[in-house]
Amino acid sequence: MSQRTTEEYLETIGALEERESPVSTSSIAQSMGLSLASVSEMLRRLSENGLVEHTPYGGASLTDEGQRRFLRLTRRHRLWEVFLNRYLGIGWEDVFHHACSLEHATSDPVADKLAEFLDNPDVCPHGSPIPEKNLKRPVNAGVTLSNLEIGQSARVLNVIIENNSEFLRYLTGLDLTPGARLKVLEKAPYDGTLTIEVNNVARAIGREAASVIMVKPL
Amino acid sequence: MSQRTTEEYLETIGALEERESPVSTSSIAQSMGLSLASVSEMLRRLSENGLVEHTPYGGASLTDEGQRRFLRLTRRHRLWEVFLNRYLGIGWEDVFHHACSLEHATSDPVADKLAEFLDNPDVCPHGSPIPEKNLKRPVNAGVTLSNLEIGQSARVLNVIIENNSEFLRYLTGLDLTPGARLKVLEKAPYDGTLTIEVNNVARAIGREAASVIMVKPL
DNA sequence: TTGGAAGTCAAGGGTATCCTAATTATTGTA
DNA sequence: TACAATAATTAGGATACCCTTGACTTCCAA
Repeated sequence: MSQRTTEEYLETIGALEERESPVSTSSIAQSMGLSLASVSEMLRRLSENGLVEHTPYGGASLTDEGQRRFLRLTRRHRLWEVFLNRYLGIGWEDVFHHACSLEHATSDPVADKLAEFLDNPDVCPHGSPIPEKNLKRPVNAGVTLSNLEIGQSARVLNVIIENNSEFLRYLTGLDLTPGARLKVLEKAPYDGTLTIEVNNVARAIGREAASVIMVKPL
Repeated sequence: MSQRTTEEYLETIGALEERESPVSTSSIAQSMGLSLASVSEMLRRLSENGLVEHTPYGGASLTDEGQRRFLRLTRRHRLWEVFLNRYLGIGWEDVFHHACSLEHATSDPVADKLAEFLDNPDVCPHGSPIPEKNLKRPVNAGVTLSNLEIGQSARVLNVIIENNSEFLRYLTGLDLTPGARLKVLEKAPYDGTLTIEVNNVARAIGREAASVIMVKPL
């Protein structure tokens, strides 16, 4: 198994596990754009290598070792995002894509020194937590924007869809970037569309979108 | 052909072409640790793709397109070396290795912004020229240290063996890093071992080593 | 001009990854 | 509770890259 392929699988499984655990074979296949058969076979191999817990017909989850490797990758990915954003001036909308390849090409010493150079940031440009060097799984505090009630105020913590430039650009247009303060003005009864106030401007945002924005109620 | 494999070949051929052009199949095979047969087959494919000029039994050289791709890789490699050295504090002895993987993972916008961030450096930590954005082949001014005559003074321009940490550490121990000033005190008749003065200290250096150090006579 | 070195080609393997198609397990529901 | 629909797995191929070995061709230098 190539290092690279293994890492792609670990990342996919790790990410999916945030919402579904164990992760089904088909979720992985869909997310990676591969056939069910390929994933099934690969899960067997990852399982043999001790990175994934796989019970046939029962889905997959990361072992401790798999988890560690996943968090190490996430750490690298987000550190690069910070670098690309802060020093190279690449927008938060685009950093994900560029960091994707860099993370696999980063040796341990480089990752450590990079963290130090960046002054050990604890969130990426999308506001998501950067795993610490000890590779403990960071907790994702906050609730989704779609869960707020009318009248509640909140601050945007992070946006969990980090790889969709177009969507992130849309959010930039709404001033809904990490750190932004908002207040819920209205909540449509049928589809849950929100009217919120950001920077004293009223804006509408659909429930789908609101459900991938994590906020901290104030 | 995978992108990565192609790039490895282009880099190897490009580097060898500095001293031997066209490059023989066996040089490539030896340098990459592959069999003659594999290289022979791969050259045919690279040739089909228009990256390499390959006449059977006549060796290989890069086409204009191959050259451009080679220089783009070299540019990325050396830009990363500068970053790793200057900002992450990784010694010139070790940057090569770390930059090797990064160069293949760098998108065009990142490379451009990185160059800008670094203030468009024109040499890497080993003193070798960084190809400019227009991808013209840089000229390697200077002569080898082994070519100097007794009594001549010079400044170290660059060391052309960049991937041998141990050797570079040895040079650091001799204070023979890019920019260092030296003077040839003696030249042994049989094997060409040099005695040179660096920082007012006399040091011996073999001809092999002296032939990979480029200097500019003063 | 000829023998050895260098290079090529062909055959036969090995590994890794992916596919489609066929098969088997699980599950929701009538 | 049985059986279709769905999910997952296995089987069988395809491709890409690399290897070795051995036969052969080309080149060069003594």
